Amino acid sequence: MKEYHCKQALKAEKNIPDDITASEIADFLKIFADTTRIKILYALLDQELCVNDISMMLSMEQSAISHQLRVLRQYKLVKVRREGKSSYYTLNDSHIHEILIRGYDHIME
Amino acid sequence: MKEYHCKQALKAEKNIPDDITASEIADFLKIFADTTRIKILYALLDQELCVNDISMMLSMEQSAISHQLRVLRQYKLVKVRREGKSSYYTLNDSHIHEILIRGYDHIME
DNA sequence: CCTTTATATGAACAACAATTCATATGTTCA
DNA sequence: TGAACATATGAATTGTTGTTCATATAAAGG
Repeated sequence: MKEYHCKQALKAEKNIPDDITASEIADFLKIFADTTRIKILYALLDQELCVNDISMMLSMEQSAISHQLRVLRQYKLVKVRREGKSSYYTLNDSHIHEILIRGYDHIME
Repeated sequence: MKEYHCKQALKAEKNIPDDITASEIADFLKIFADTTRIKILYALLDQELCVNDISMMLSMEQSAISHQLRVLRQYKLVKVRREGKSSYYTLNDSHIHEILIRGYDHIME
């Protein structure tokens, strides 16, 4: 059996998350790792919006927006309220804002 | 020209980042949105490691690790030190640790 | 020098994810 | 009830990304 080159590798091993945990982290961050979803989330920071209005302000097809909102819904980042013909989306959680700001800060340094 | 359905859409518009900014944020978060890179970053949290040892502890081919380290290098998340035949990688920045922990926390709630 | 060891990299392939198109569901109002 | 509108969703398509394979570069030791 092969050996590590350096002894500190034995310590490092212990910090590595198992496959399931690593996937959970990666999958969670993957939600934010898309231009369209980033824009949608920023649009929802201060107020609820209906699908039509999001579609208009991003100049994207309603279908594309609905698909992305579904992803955000699945991961519980947004919640929906139905009223008449429209669906109104809002952010679900204050963590989201924080994470977005931090990603932004790092880039702007 | 079409109109928004709801007046708050006019406010929401202003929060949306432009294409370039949105891509920067998305691209930055995309680095963390991969199981292999997550594992590598966690392995590097407390000590430097050479490519061989990372490859061994993740049970992945050296080539795959080198490719991912290149991505991490390009985005300045890790830095390299060459010594003899080996390359030793370390984290470049304390933001990284924080971001990883936050991603983790959110999931564990 | 020539071999071995360590790492890097280009190209090909496979898996995945985002958008579009077509259509379905559901609501309002005439 | 039927037309118009708002949203949701499945299938097909296209673009992107991670891994592998083969090979290149580079250092050390015999």
